[in-house]
This record gives sequence, structure tokens and C-alpha cells, in this order.
Amino acid sequence: MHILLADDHDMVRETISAYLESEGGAEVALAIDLAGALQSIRQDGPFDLVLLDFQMPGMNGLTGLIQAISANKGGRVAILSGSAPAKTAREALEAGAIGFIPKTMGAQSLLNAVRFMSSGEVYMPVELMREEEATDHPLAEKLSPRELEVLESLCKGLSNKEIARELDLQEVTIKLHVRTLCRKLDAKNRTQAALTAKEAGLF
Amino acid sequence: MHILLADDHDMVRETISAYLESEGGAEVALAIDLAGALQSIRQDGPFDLVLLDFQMPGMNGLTGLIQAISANKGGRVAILSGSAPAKTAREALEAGAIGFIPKTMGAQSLLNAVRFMSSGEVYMPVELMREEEATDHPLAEKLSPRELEVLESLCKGLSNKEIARELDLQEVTIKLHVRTLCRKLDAKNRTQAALTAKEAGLF
DNA sequence: TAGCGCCCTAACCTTTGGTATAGGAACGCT
DNA sequence: AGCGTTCCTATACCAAAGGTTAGGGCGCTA
Repeated sequence: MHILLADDHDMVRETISAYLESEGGAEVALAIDLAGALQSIRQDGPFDLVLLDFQMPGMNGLTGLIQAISANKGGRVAILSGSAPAKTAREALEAGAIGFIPKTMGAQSLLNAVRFMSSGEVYMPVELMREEEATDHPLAEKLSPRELEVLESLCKGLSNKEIARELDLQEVTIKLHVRTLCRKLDAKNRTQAALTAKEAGLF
Repeated sequence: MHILLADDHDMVRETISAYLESEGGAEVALAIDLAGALQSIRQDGPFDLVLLDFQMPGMNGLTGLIQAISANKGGRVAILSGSAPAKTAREALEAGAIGFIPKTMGAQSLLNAVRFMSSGEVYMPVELMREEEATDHPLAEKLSPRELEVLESLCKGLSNKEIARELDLQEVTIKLHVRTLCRKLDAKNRTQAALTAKEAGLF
């Protein structure tokens, strides 16, 4: 197996690669950011599998993934993520990733998944696949669709008026939603509501 | 070397332990959370070194560290952290930790640090020691001490009046600081300022 | 059909937030 | 001494946020 592992945490990178090499007999190339990964791909030809850390310089979201896929001709690019929101996992697959690996996974399972993906199979942990559970953030369940839209704008720091324009509603209506949002999120004001939503990783 | 490694990420735990065992000849016990770690310490006697992930169920801040230190009689407890704010590192040392290891550290350096700490020496990466650089978040540099205090309260979602009470100042003064904060953080309002500060990992 | 939950709007009011302008006190610096 | 910076205070005005009550429309369901 010819594998490229890109992660900006030296420790993660080196220990995982050591494990894949000793236990899995893989040949592992390393990169510390997206730029390094892309260069390595172009230089040392297409890999059987490219593992990209999701939070890494240059990645910003899925654009880095897409670049890597186009660089590594045969595809075979997987995302490695520490805190895995199920939604991004599915988005990654839709964007063409061959797999999604949360770091909460065991080392042995990782090895299996890597073998799996190296041979061209798509890998995705079942916990992240359940359609329903996916969008269902524990917090989001209580909110109506409208409220979610408003909350998202709230998290951009927009004013009621701006939100009203964005959603094509009256300002008063926004106020209403903001009030109920504050109640549901147990916040005293819009700022706390936005902070809470952010911390819950909703957006 | 008799070592206990506690981390809730299976992958991190298993790969690091595999590395420490094969390359460092260490004997590594594992735990997936603080409770497990404490139990393991009490059962299998004091370890030469206990490595605790800073973000792990049961840790909440430094209280988990302190528990572990008192459980592992000889001390010898070190913190392992993914995103390492220099401030917490120093706080951990003050609380009695024998070392602080950011996951951005290389695997070989990790091994050295572990050997070092196992023999009772305090280990701390130099980058995190420089007194000045410590509080110096790239963003925080531009802000006066007062502004930082206000910003911190802002990040709790407090109103101007509440902040004024907390800092024993007049409300108008807070407004002033909020305004300059918004200017310096390039935010349109308090909410955006708070969000920006949070994202920069300031608090 | 009646009831319920969600969504939208209205008018009205109070509190809070944001801006401007101006001045005083404390500190370090040259 | 004079200068600049930071910090604090003050007055005043307008905009925005927060809250209340009241009402209409829509779709679902008992």
C-alpha cells in the first residue's frame, strides 16, 4: 500500500504512520499541510490512498479535498477528522471522498478502513450514516426550520434588519424568532444565543 | 517505563501507545476517560508517568489533573493537548503537572519528553515558556488590558450594564470599550466581536 | 370541525446598544 | 515640562434589540 498522510499535528502524523507501517506493512508518505500534500501527490505519482486531516492549513472546508482529489488522479482521497460532525462527513462523500475517518476510531479499525479504501472501496462508519440522526444535532431538534435559518444568520452577527432582508421577512418577525430562540437555547440575548450555537458546533 | 495513557480518541490512544511500546520499550496502560484513568492508577499502583488528554470526559479543566496527581502518589502527571493555549500550559504546571505536551510535537520528541518526565524531570516546550509571548495572541496584541477584560465578558454574552458591574465601571465606559473593540476586531456589533474572539480561540 | 403548532404581521413600549463630542486623571517617555 | 497613550467619565441623541398583546393564515390531526 502506497499511502499519503497529511496532518499538521506532528505527533498524530508520526504515530499513525508508524502504526500503519509496522502493523499494516504500508508505505507511508507524509505532509504537514495541504500544499505539501498536493506537491507530494504530483511528485510521487498517484497514491493508493490519501488521508487528509480536515482541520489543516490550506484545507478550508471541502475545497482542499476537491483539489486533492483532482490531483490524485484515481480519486482515493479520505478525510481524517478529530471532531466529526456527521453532516460534513456526508458532504465529503458527496464531494468525491472515498471515505471519512473520525479520530475516535480505534487503531485496528483504522488499519482495516485504510486497507478497504486502498483497494477502492468506499468507507464510512455506520454511526455517521443514519440519515435521520445526521441533521439531528441534539440542539437543533427543538428548533423549527425557520428558527434554524434565523439562528444561522445570528451566528454571522447580522442585525435583525439584515436578517429580515436576507430571509425576505419583516423585522418584527425576526425579533419574534430571536426571542423564542433565546428561550430555547437558554440564552439571555442574541449574543449568548449565537455563542451557544457556535459552541454546539451547529454552524 | 510504566506509563498510563488516557485519551478518549481511540486512534490517538492506540497509535501513540503502539509507538511508545515499540520504539520506546515502554509498558503502556490505557484509559478512555478520567474515571478510567483514576481507577487504573489506584489498581495498578503509581505509574512512572501518567499522560492525560486535556479535552477528555471528566477532565473539566485542571480539576481532573489535580485528582490524577493526588491519586498517583509520586506526582508525575503530564497533560496532552491538541490545541495548546500557552496559558493553560503554565496553569497546568502551577497545578503540579510534571509536563505539558502539545500534539503538534513530533513523535520522536514525544518519546524523549516521556523518558524525561518518567525520570522525574519537568518537561515544557520552550515555545510555551516565553512569559511575554504567552498571553500574546496575535489578536490580543492590539488590545489594551481593559479591552481584553471587556471582551471576555462580551464573550459570555453579558450586557453593558452587567459588564459595568463586573468591572466596577460606568456603563458608558463599557460602551466606549465595546465600540473600540468592534473597530479593532473589524466587527459590526458586539455579537460579531464576541464570535470573532471565540473563533480566534481567545477565551 | 375544532384544536394545535408554526409562521407571519401589526402597533406599541422599554431597555439596551452604538455613535459623537468633550474633558479630566494617571502613566511613561523624550 | 510637554507629549502621547490609556483609561475613565459625562451628556445627549438615535438606532437597534427586547418584550407584550393581538390577530390572521396554513397545514396537520384527533
